[in-house]
Amino acid sequence: MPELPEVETVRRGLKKLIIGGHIVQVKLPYPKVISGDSNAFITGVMNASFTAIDRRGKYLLLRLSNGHTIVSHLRMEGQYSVEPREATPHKHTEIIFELSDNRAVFYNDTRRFGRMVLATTGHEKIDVPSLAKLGPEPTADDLSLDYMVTAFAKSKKPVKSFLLDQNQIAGIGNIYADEVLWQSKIHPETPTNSLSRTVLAVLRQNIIDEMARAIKHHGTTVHSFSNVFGEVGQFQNELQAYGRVGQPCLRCGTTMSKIKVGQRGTTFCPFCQLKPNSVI
DNA sequence: GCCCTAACCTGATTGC
DNA sequence: TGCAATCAGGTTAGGG
Repeated sequence: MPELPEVETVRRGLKKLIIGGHIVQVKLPYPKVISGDSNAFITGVMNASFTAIDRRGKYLLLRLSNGHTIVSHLRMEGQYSVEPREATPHKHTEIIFELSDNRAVFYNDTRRFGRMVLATTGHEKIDVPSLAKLGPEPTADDLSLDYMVTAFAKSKKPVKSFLLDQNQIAGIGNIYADEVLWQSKIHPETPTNSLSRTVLAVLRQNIIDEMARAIKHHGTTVHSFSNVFGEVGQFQNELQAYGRVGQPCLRCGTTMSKIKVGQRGTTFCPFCQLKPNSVI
């Protein structure tokens, strides 16, 4: 499931492959992938070239030469690939951008959750309101400790749910939420506003470090994630909490437990991830 | 405004 | 073996 490191990996791959690519035809086997008017989408991208690939949170921003931006969210299993133009679409290919150099950009999505929408470059936050609400990127420059102290004090939600809220911090998903909470020795059901500044400082550093490490390893492949070159990520080999239910905690040896927090499967160590009021 | 839940969707897994 | 139920999860809409 693409979280920020996986989306960043896709962005870097697309940047290498499709910048300068000129769209001469669009095929839309699954129109629902487009939010809004699919005919207007096709008209809006035709005869334009890809000029840049940006990212905000888990959103990809595919910049076009005609002043438009394709805002693309991969959700659970969305994937891009670049194929020969005559390649046969896959069972789950939802949109194909045919390029003038006899290649084609395929967007495939097994679970059909991903969506894309056409925005006016520079007005993305107006055209796609969810972009405007996104919290800071999980980097040292954007995610300050002061911001975290202020934001976390406003919510009583379980901290796991809070971390998954893209309006608070952009880019964290289920895998990395479990990882950073384990690293920070915080129980996932701890009320967000009960975390001290000291604990938040540890959590902040773990979030920043974990995201950077995952990007370096080209993301995590748990189900089907691969980059535009068809290569899987490597970070699943580095995971310390997610997916380790029933196995011994790598820190204390206690059997890892699994619970539901806000509808999300959550793996944690019941011994070293203490409930509220924990002190590090 | 905050929080929780259902819905979206399909492949893999589990249970009978 | 085969079918049905359950699970996985990011985001949004709707209800309390």
